[in-house]
Amino acid sequence: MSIDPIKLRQVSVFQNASDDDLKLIAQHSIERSIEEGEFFFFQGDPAVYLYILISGRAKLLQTNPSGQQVNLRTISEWQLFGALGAVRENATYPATAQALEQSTVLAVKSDYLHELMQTRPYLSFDLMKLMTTYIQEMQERYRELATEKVERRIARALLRLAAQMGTKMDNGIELSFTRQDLAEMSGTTLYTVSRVLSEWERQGLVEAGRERLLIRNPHGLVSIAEELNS
Amino acid sequence: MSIDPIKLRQVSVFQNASDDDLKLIAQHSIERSIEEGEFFFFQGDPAVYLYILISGRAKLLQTNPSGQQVNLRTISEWQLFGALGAVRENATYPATAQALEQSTVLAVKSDYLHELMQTRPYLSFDLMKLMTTYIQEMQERYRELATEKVERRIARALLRLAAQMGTKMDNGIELSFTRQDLAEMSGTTLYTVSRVLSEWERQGLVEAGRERLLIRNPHGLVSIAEELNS
DNA sequence: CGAACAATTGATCCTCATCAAACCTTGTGG
DNA sequence: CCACAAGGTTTGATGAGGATCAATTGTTCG
Repeated sequence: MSIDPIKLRQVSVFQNASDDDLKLIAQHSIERSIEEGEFFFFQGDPAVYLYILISGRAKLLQTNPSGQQVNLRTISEWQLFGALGAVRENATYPATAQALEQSTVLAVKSDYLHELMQTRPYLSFDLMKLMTTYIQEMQERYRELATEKVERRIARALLRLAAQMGTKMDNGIELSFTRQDLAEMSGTTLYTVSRVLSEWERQGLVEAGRERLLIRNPHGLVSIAEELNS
Repeated sequence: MSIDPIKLRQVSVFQNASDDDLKLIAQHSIERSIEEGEFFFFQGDPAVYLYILISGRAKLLQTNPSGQQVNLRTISEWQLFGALGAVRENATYPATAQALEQSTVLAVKSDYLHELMQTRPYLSFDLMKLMTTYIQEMQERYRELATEKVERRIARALLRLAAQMGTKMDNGIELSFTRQDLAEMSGTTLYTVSRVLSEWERQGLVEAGRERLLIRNPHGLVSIAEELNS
């Protein structure tokens, strides 16, 4: 245990934890370092550990039988993932987790958190809150995918990304990912993403580069995302 | 309170509740009867009550700004819905709930369940389990929508329905819903559903009628749903 | 019987996926 | 420091898969 337990309070699920509890959790966790592109776990693996991302970036994804990927969620620092195993016995991960950059995580035995939750109602509660936000987000994205056109979905994906991991510059919001990533997030192909971004660049909404994107006019994106027409 | 509290144990979230707790819950609930097509609540309403469906059928849906509907979930007897408010303060329902038939529900004040959960760890736990199944199902459906072709999505929607609310006949599994319903469940249009079902009928997989469908060959559907090709 | 609603089917069109080829950017090693 | 390889990106051409529109045909129920 080399991490300062107090830092764990940044994890939303632990926000109401006592210092002692944080220390306990830290003591029962292992630090693990992972290279870019490597996997934390695969869909179907037994959910023995849950992870807290300490540094780096990761994504949760699903693969269909023929290998196509779907991006479920991007994980940034101090977010928790793979927590399902703490709730259900003998659970398996319902998705695959992959590092987008070289990252370090804290791995906590699902069993241990499960046990802890028995006597810490606040823990179950905060975990439930987190789950409700997932449910809501997934429902929203599902509806988007079912009813909205690509351009709008890409706009929304960008806005979500900007809110979650964008770094504010003086001339806009900077993001870092590939066209492929964005395609997987909005349920389309990298070609379509590229075309749409090019068009937006022509309109001065964004500035595109290799593995980066600058949102010059967030408000413009919002209006694409929300516009009633079409 | 006119319902037998013990019956509440059929609700998955209450499976581990004591008889006394069930009685408490029943005492704090109101029975409400709703006609076909009426609404229990709308997306955006304050989530004051959570509901337990006692009889009938209902669906959870979302509507996009231009009025298109998406079916998130079908609710059958003894299932709980609208439970989000018990977890988050001042929450609003993230979806709309509509009765598919004339139905009766038990309405429980979210606050009350929230309070009860503070001292009943098993309750939070079982509710969390339920939430994890939603998350998984939504993730799965999201991936389906993003990567699978319509025919397969319709097959899956049918299989899910069959598992959840199909009535077994000697010559197959009987379901009852409109093409529109099925379209909203699989993210397509009633026209496409109609075409696909007609084709399947030609192949002897199903037997279609007005607001009903008989699955003659479930295994055939499974193979459409799982087939690797395409 | 007629009205209302569900379902079918054909014709058409549009959005996007797919394939192919070229182009850019970045980092590496000679 | 340049050349080259690898991987990301762009753009055009093409076509398929479904959505949409329109017209017709069931089915149910008052």
